[in-house]
Amino acid sequence: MGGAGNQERSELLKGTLDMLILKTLTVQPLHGYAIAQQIHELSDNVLTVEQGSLYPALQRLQKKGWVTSRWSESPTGRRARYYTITASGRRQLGQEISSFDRVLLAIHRVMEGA
Amino acid sequence: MGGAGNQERSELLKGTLDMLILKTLTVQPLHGYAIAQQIHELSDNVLTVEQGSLYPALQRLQKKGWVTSRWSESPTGRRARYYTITASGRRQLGQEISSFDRVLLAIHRVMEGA
DNA sequence: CCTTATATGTAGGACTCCTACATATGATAG
DNA sequence: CTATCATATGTAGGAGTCCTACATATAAGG
Repeated sequence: MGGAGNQERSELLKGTLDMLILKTLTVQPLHGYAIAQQIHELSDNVLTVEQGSLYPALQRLQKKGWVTSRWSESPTGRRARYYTITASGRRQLGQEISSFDRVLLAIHRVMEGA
Repeated sequence: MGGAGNQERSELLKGTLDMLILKTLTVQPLHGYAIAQQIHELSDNVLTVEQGSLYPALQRLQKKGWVTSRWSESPTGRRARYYTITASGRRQLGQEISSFDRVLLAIHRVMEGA
């Protein structure tokens, strides 16, 4: 990612990275670098996925069968590993969204003093 | 907490525990066990703070000067360590809430495909 | 030719959370 | 009286995720 220094850390909301990645892949297969760009841009530059988080995460997702990958060529003419979400991955995404919403509502209740 | 097994893990939203604890202390000083009960009940039993997360978290908060503590007696007549939020802790809470909201909005944008 | 953007990956460490254990007391059931 | 449960605090050890920093490689542009 270009220079710009200190965006918000997604560290605040750990455990959401897999969900974000899977979501970007529901539209079309993408390579890692493009996934990170998508998340950065869609979030208005608030979320930055570091390489050291991105590639291990993709390996994790593939290991769990939620994505598959193949080497291909990016629009820039460089080799790139394209990831495709699987049916299992879509189910997982659905569950993560439910869980996320549930916990979010719960946190909201605590923060509002119920 | 009584037997009941598998509530939602706050692991999904790591880094929010400090915020939740500080929030419960804005109303009145509480001891650790009561803080966990508050979070559990206010969240409609969705969030469960385990002992192994609770007490280290309280030590962390105290180390950072966001809470102070003193031994006292709980309503049940047992000794308990009561925690009070400091001015610095209230500032910290405000910042964590801002950050949380900002990241949440960003995640929402990504999940909606913007 | 040098720098920048694109592109993938690993190594090592920090941090937070979890499970499991250890300890102690007041209340309640048998 | 004694066993168990709820209350109450704490530690030890480990799993998992994320970060910083490094290593590598190529295409494009100045």
